[in-house]
Amino acid sequence: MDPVLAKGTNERILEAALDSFSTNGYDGTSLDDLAAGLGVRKQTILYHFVTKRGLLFAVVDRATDNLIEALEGALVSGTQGWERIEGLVRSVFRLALREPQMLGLLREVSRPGSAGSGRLRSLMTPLMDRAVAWMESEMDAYRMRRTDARLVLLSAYSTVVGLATEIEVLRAAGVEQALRPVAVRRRELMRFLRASLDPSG
Amino acid sequence: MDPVLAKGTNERILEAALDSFSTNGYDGTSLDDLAAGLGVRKQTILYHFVTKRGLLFAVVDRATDNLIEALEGALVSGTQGWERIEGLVRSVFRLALREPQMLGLLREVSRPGSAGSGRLRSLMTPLMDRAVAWMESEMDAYRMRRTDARLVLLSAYSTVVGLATEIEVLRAAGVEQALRPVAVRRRELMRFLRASLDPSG
DNA sequence: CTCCCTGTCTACCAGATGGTAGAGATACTT
DNA sequence: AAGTATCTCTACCATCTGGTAGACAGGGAG
Repeated sequence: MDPVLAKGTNERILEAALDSFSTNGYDGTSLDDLAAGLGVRKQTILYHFVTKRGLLFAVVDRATDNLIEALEGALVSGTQGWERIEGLVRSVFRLALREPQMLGLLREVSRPGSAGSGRLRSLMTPLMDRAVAWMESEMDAYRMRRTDARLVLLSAYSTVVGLATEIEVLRAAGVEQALRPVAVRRRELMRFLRASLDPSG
Repeated sequence: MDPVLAKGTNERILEAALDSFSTNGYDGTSLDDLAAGLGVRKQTILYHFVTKRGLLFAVVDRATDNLIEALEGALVSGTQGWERIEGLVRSVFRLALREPQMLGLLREVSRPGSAGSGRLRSLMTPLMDRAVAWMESEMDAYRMRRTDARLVLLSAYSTVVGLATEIEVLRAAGVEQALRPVAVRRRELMRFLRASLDPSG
């Protein structure tokens, strides 16, 4: 296998699956179609991921890794207080704009009836717990207004996931550049977070 | 058929379908399961709605009717200016809280790859056009700040659809009462609309 | 050369799914 | 009483789906 040209079948399958899951949904994606789009047989996919569910899990895992990576990237800058939150929000929105399929996947897999909701939950729980713990320590130190940290985070999460619908609806309405509306949404989220968390408010 | 006890098979099918489409998605809903849940055979469903897609369309139509009814209800009060917008937003949120499945359906059918996206679009377009026309006339009369009305409406729409995810995620996180977060979200939307549209801003 | 591991393929299958054909029942109309 | 429209049923089917079994090719190791 040419290491430059060929991305490796594994990687190519993951990318195509993310694409299809996010727009057609899990149930709306057939392994045969997916394989055909890749110029490969369905059994090749099953060789790499054993079951369709296994493929979904792999895609969700990869997306979560990307998210965590983006968050970590925003943390190394070592900012503190409000700037830190601002940096995190920015990095998440940047990721969302660069890979909108991730939003579609999140939406698909956030639905309670979804095949991947359990997986997502088990991946997100530690992330969420860590964030809540940090926020509560900030509250204890009076650097953050005391509120229900989990509720604020969940609200922020659903705002980000809602971006998927927003971008798609804008596209459907003929708005080519979704960049400005997304920026508006980011500002709104910032305002909300500031209003909820800023101790000087 | 007892006119009091029996809601009519047609109606019962529509309700069950709305429920299933909104939580399991269109592809995740099988006519056999739907029928079994109603104590009826699949062919009964097909008799009333001809095809599965026909059933989806009927459900979407009904949901849109509900939405329009709620909006009309807010309009008869004859309020003007900002109060009018406030009334509209309130009525939509009231509807969303009373029938959360409608949000799930909207989300399902807003997805570009969805079987019902075309239907939704053809139903929403006239509604949207009407609203845009009204807003622009308000702008002409300097009762509303001049902005891209369509963009503002689409943003509001995606906020409402995002409620579906928010409520579900809250439930999954163990937050029983989603009422308060939803009220927060409504207030945020109001603030956004006021900031975008209030001419005295 | 032989063995084995990796990856892709062909062949096949059991079950589920949306949909068709048509019978039987009930009730309203003539 | 006879005919007709409405509604639900049984029986059946073609297709699609995820998944299994196993052949075949290539490459590295002994």
